[in-house]
Amino acid sequence: MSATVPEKPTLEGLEQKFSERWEGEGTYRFDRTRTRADNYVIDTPPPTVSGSLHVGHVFSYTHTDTVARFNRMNGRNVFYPMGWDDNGLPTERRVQNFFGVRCDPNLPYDPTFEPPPTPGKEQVSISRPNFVELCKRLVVDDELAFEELFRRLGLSVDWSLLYTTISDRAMRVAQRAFLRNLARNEAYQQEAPTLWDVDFRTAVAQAELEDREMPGAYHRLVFRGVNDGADVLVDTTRPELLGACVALVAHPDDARYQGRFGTLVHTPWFGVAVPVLAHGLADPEKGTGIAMVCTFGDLTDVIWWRELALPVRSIVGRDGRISAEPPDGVDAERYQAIAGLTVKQAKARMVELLDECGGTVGEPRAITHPVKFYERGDRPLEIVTTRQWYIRNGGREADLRATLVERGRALRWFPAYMKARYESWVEGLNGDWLISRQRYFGVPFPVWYRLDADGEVVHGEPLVPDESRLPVDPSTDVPEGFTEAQRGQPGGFVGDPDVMDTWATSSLSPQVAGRWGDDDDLWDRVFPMDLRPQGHDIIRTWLFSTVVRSHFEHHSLPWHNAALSGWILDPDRKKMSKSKGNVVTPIGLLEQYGSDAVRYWASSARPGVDTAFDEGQMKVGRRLAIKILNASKFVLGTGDVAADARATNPIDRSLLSSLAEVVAEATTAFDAYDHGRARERAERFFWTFCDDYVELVKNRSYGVAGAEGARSASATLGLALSSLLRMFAPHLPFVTDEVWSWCQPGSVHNAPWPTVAEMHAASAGPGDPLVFTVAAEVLGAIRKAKSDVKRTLRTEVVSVVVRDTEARLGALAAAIDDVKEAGRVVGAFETVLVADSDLASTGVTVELAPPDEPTISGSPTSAAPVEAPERSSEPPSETPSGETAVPPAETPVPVAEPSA
RNA sequence: GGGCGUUUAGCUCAGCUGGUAGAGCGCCUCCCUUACAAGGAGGUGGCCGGGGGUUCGAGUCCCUCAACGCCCACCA
Repeated sequence: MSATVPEKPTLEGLEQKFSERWEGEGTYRFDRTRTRADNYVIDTPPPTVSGSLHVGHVFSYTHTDTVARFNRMNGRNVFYPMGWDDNGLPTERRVQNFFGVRCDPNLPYDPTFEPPPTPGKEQVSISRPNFVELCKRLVVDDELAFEELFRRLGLSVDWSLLYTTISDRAMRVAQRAFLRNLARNEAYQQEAPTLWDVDFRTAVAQAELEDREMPGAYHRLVFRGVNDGADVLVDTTRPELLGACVALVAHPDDARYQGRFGTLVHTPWFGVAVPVLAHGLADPEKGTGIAMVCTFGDLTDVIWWRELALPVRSIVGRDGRISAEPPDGVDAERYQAIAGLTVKQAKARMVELLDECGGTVGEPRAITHPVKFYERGDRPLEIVTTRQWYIRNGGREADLRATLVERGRALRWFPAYMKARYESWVEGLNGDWLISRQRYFGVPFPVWYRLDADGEVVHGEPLVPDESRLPVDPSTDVPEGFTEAQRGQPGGFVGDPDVMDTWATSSLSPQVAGRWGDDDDLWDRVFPMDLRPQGHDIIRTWLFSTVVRSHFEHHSLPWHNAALSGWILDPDRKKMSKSKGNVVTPIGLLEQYGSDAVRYWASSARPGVDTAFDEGQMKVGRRLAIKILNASKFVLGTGDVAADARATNPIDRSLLSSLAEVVAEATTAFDAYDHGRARERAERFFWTFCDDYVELVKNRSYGVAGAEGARSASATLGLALSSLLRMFAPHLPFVTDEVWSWCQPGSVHNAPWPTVAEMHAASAGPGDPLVFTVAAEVLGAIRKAKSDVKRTLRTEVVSVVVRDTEARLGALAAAIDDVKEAGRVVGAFETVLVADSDLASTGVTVELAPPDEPTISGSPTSAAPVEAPERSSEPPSETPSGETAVPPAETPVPVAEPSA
C-alpha cells in the first residue's frame, strides 16, 4: 500500500476529525455477541454532574482510557461505558443556586411554573415535582457539556452504553436491589440517634463525615450531690446541651469518683437530678475525668446512652435550634431561657446563666478540637433521633465485617498499598450503612406504610411492590390493594418520603451499566467485571459499598482489579481546589495544547500517586506529538516497504532487538496498570530512534549503499514506526491515528498491540543490541567534536580513531558504513583494540576538515591543515522505490512541478 | 494514638530482583542539517532527608530518627 503524507502535517483539528470518525465507524463499540472470557469490562466512575468537569477528571479518566485502549489492542472486547451521577445533593444544591429556588414538599405541583430568569435574593419555594423537573433540566445541559469534553479528550468509551443514575433504568436497579436486601433482612429500618446536618436537614452516613479542627472552650460546670451537696466539677465544650444531660460518667477505676457511683447530682441552673455512673470509655485524663452525658452531644454519648440504658432528653431539633418544648424532667420556665435559640446562641446564653447562678467555676479555657462535619456541610453535625433505612455492612456484626475484609483482600489493588485503607475503614466501622436521605432528587424508597385507625403510621410492615412494577414513586404510585383516595387517610397508606443516598445508587454501578435484571444476556457477558478505576478518596464510600452490594446480591466481588488514581496537586503541592481548578478549565487546556498533549501529562502518573499540575509537561507532550508527525512523514517518505522485506543489515536487526525489549517492558507495565512506565519506555526509544537510528540509516534508506541496504532500512523504519505508533496509541490517540490513516486502512486503535514475536519475524536473523548502541555512541562523539568547536554538523571529518574493546569494536564494524555516512566521515576510520582490563584507554578521536573561511582563533581538533573539498559524497543515482532521487546538496533545488 | 505513603539535579520525576547516579523542564554554548526551528547538537548541575547496620559493594536490603502528605480512631 502506498502512503499519502500531507505536505505540512499538523495537529490542528485532529480532535474533531477523529472523534467524529470513531463515532461513525464504531471504533470502540462493544460487541455483545462475544463471551465473558473475551471481554474486558470497566466499571467507569460516573462523574457527579454538578457543574463543570475539573482538571482532575481529565487526569484520572485518561488513565482508565489508556488501559481500555491497551486491552482493546490486545484483542479484548472492551466494555467501557460512561455514566452520569446526576441524582443527589450536589445537583439539588446546584439547582437551588442556579435557579434561585428551594423545595417545599408540601406545595402542590404547578405545571406552569417557570424559574426566574436570574436568581433573586430570596429563594422561590416550589413543589417537589417542580424541583425535580428543574434538576433534570439542569443536568441535561451539564451532561452534554461533559460528553463533549470527554469526546474531545479522546476517551474510547462506547457512548451507546451511557447511563444516568436518575434514569428509570437505574432507579429500577436500585429499587430492585433494595427490595431484595429488604427481603433477605440485609436492609432494615430503625429509629435511632443519627448524625444530622441541620442545613441540609438530612441524615448523614459515617462515610460522609470528616473531622475539622475547630476552636472551642472547656467550661467547668458545678454539679451538686443531691444528698451531700458536694461539688462535682465537670468540663464540657457544649454547655448549651446541659438541658439534655442525663448522667455523669467516670471510669470505674477512677478513685476520685468511686464513692459517687450510683448517687445522684443536680445539674446547675436546671437542677435536674442525674446519676453518676461508671463506664470504661470515660477517660480519667480528660478534663476532670468525669463527663457529662447528653442526648446527644457526640457519638460517645450515644454509646453511653445505649449501654447504660439512659433516658432520652433531647433538646436539639432537626433545624439546629433548641426545641420549643422542654424534654421530660426539665423545668419549663427555666427552659424558656434557651428555647428556640440556635445552638450557637444557646451556648452563649447558657454560659451567661451559669455564670450568674454560680454554675461555673473559673474562666473558659480555649482549645481547638476535632468536630464532626458532613463533608459538604458548613455547620457541625448534631445528633438527632430519627427513623432511617440501613443496609448491613459489618458495622454491627463481626462475622460480616470479617467476610467483607476478606473480599477486599481477594481484590487486586493497584497500587497494592491502597488495600490497607479499605481494611482500616472496614475494621473501624461502628454502625450499619445509613442509606436514607430526607431529600428530593434521588431514587425513592419503593415502600408504603399502612395507617392505623388513628392515622398513625405502621412502620413495622412496609408494603412493597412487585418487582415488575419498578420503578415506582410511592408519592404518586399506590400500593396494591389501595386507591389514591386512601393516601394519608386513617386505615389507608402513606408513601415513604425519603430517597436513597447517592452512594446507595452508585454502589450498583456494575448492575446499572450491565443492565442487571433488565438484560440478563448482557449481564452474563460482563459480570464480574475486570476493573474498577477510581480515586483513593472514595475507597470507603464507593468502592466499599459496591463490594457490599455485590456480596449480598451475587456472592462475589464486583470486579477483579481496582486501580486507584491520585490527586491533582497545585504546583505548590496543595490539593488543587475547586476554585483554582476552575480557573484552569479542562477545555481551555485542550484547546491550548491539544488533547494528546494534555493526555501526555495525565498519563505520566503512576497509579495512586498524587501528581502536580504541570503545563510544562503538556508542552512536552505537544512537542512529542509534533515529532511523531514529522518522523512519520520522513519514514513514510522513504518508500513503500515490500510485504516480504526483512531487516538484513546488522544495525537494523540490532534496532529491532532493542525494540522487542521495549515492547516487552511496555506490555509488562501496562499489565500492571502502570501506563506511565509503558509510555516512558516507548518515548525513550522513540527519541533514540529519531536522533540516532534515523540519522544513521537516512542515507542508506535513500539508496547510497544499494538496493538491499535500502530495503532493510525501509523495512526496519516501517516496522519501528508502526510499533511506536501502536505503543503511543493508548496515550496519544489522535496523532497516532492521524499518521495511521496516512498509510493503513482502519484505525490504529483496532490494530494489534506490538509483540516481541513480530519483531523477531521481521528480522532476517537475531540482532545484537550492541551494534546500534555503539554506532550511536560513536556518532555522538563525532557530533560532540563538531559542537565543541562550534562547527556545523555538516562539517566533514577527515579522520576518526576509535579505541575500544573487542566486543564493541566488533559491533561497530557491523555498522561502520552507516556511521561514516551519518557523521560525514570522508577520511580514515581507524579502530584500536583496547584490552577489557584497560577501559580507561577507550575513546574516540575526531579530526575535522578545516573551515572554509580562515578564522582567527584556531580550533584544537583542526590544527592540521587538511585540504578537503567541502562536499564529496556522491548523490544517490537512483532509489529502490523509484521515487525522485534526492538531489545533490550543492545543486540549488528548483521549484519543480510535481512529476506525474 | 494506630497505619500507609513520600523524601534522588533549581523544578517535575524515573531508577524493578544490590554492581561506576538518569530523563524531561530550566539554564549555558552552538547549529537553518532535504522529516522536523512548534526543530537539532553539545554542556552545566546531585554527601540519592539524617544516623546506624548487613555486604567485596547500598539510592536500592534491615534498624532508627526527622520532615511532609494521606488514611483510620469512642476527639466529654
